[in-house]
Amino acid sequence: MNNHQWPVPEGEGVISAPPASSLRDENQPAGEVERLYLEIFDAVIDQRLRPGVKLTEAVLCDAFACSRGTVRAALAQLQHDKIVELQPNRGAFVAQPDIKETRDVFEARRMVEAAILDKLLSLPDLPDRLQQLWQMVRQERAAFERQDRVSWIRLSNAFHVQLVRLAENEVLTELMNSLCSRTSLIIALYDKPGCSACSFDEHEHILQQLSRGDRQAAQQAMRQHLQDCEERMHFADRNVPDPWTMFHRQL
Amino acid sequence: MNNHQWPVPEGEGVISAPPASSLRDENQPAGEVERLYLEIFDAVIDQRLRPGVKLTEAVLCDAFACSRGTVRAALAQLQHDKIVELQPNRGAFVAQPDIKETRDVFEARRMVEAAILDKLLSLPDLPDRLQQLWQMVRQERAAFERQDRVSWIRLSNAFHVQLVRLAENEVLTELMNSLCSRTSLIIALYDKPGCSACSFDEHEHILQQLSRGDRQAAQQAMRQHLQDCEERMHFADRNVPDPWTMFHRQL
DNA sequence: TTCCAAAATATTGTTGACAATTATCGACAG
DNA sequence: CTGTCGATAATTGTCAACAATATTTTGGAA
Repeated sequence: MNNHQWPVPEGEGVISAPPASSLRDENQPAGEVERLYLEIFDAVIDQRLRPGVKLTEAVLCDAFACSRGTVRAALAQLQHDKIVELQPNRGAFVAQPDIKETRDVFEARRMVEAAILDKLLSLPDLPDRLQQLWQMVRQERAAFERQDRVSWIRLSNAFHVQLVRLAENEVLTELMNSLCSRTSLIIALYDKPGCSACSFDEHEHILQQLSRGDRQAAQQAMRQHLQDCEERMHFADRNVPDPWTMFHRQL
Repeated sequence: MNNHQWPVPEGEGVISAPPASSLRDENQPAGEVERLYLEIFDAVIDQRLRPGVKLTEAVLCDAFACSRGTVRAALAQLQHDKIVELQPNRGAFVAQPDIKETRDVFEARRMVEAAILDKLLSLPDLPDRLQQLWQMVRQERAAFERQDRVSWIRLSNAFHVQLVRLAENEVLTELMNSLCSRTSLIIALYDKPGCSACSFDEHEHILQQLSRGDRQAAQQAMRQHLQDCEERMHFADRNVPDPWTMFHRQL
């Protein structure tokens, strides 16, 4: 399937020159598909959309007041992020990561997040930057105590993303975003509802070790935290989504 | 923009149940958009498509004999991978990573690839698995000596991807694929044409340290290799793409 | 009742057309 | 010669309709 020719400039090379620089206006609408993408992405992170749910194009069109073309573009991107699965001629479903993917995601997280702690400890003003994370852990605890599951899940993921964000590396930040969303799917599928998937105690412990500047202990705490989270998954009885609650925003 | 409701099952919950399991046929067409995606992805990796080139939808339709909807879906995915930039109402351009992105990509690669070496060294049959990489380095040298630039670039990227693939972690493999494609764009933009961006000598050196089982030395070699590659970039005079050669497959 | 086949329904894949926006070219004043 | 303005052309964003495929329902026989 590689037997074609890239188009050759017709005539005497009249194809337009590339743009001098990106002059994108950040305040602009930024595209309908991006909006849809983020909407569905957040719904999956928050576990309002559970794994296996069918995302019918017409329903999404109706819900977000846009055309099917927009929906299809957004779904294509979500598929590429492994958040939805696109089955030909059958439709889009919220992805259901299997055991292998679970292992891979957590292994990747252990590698990346431990490496990031290493970099964070080289920052001179790390204690200042950690302030917002202490704040975040307090919010986690509060959300947990008032049994606000959605806020708690969101904060639990946000903790890891914000920690990575301190490294001021957009590539790593986006990677962590992607890994957290996939982790959310995994937890939704395999975590016992009663169990706390990502405890704020452990987050607190990581922050303590970071504040002390103890590299070994901080990395060990992070690895253990992720390890514990992975081991809390039960693959025997997966949480099959309930057709009645599916598609129902449990705000 | 969050003030809508997820659709509620109408009537008495008649929305179809989720699929029991994925029964995707791997030999099937796998989608037109995936084909287009890979075609453009490879063209960027091989530097047949240079940064800044405008990807007109109609031209791509014509070139790959598909509809604009397909093209738009593929471009949306490529945008999300930071391989093309989609400017509203202006069109799609092959991305032009800036200095910040260059720093972030290489930093991420140093972290991830060093961490992966750590895991590889724990494999009992590592020497066996390294065989194919030795072979690959030989091919790199051969391609370089016969001045086959496209093959050489492709093999140079493939070395890193294959190395990661030994860890048998699909998440990390896909990540490395993405990072390599972005690196290709960076090299196309900022590397002096004469300089060798990714020398096979250094690849060989990494393999040597791995074979010896020297963790410290192997990681140091990898970090140094990526550091050297990054430092070879000159941001002063970027290689602005030539409108005449753009879009012309230099097979 | 249970099973199987076929029609009916619903959903996806694809195409084409039209509106909105942007880029290009030429005329013309400074 | 340079720069601005306006008309034309090209390109993108969006939508609606149709064909292809999958799912559900219906009907009938064992």
